[in-house]
Amino acid sequence: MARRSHGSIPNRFQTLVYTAVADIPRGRVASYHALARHLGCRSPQAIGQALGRNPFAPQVPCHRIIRKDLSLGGYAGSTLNAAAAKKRNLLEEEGVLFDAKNRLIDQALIWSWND
DNA sequence: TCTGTGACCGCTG
DNA sequence: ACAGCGGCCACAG
Repeated sequence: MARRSHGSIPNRFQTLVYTAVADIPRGRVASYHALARHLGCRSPQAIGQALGRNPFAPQVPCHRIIRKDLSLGGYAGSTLNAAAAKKRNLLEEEGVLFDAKNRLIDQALIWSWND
């Protein structure tokens, strides 16, 4: 049985996450940790799971969320390198560059929500 | 670097 | 409704 078979209607928590992510301007990034705090959630991994099930694929820029340690993190429900490469590509199109170790180069691009 | 533990939400049974 | 498990993480040891 496919776990994510039918179009999974977004729940409240997910809507919250997607709304917040949509606030991140183009060319900026934020961390799972910061987003979790912004939402009052103490488990950044819950954020990751919500984004991994993102039904609004390109609309909600989930690729703009990276790890607190400035590494890319996973993408499209996967932590595989291929997925990360895709994420990196999307970010580089916005001018957000990463080094060979998948680390964010310009730390000044980190966005925060001011809560 | 790696492993374990914490935290927490969504899916499935 | 409830329990178990996995998951785009974080942090300590």
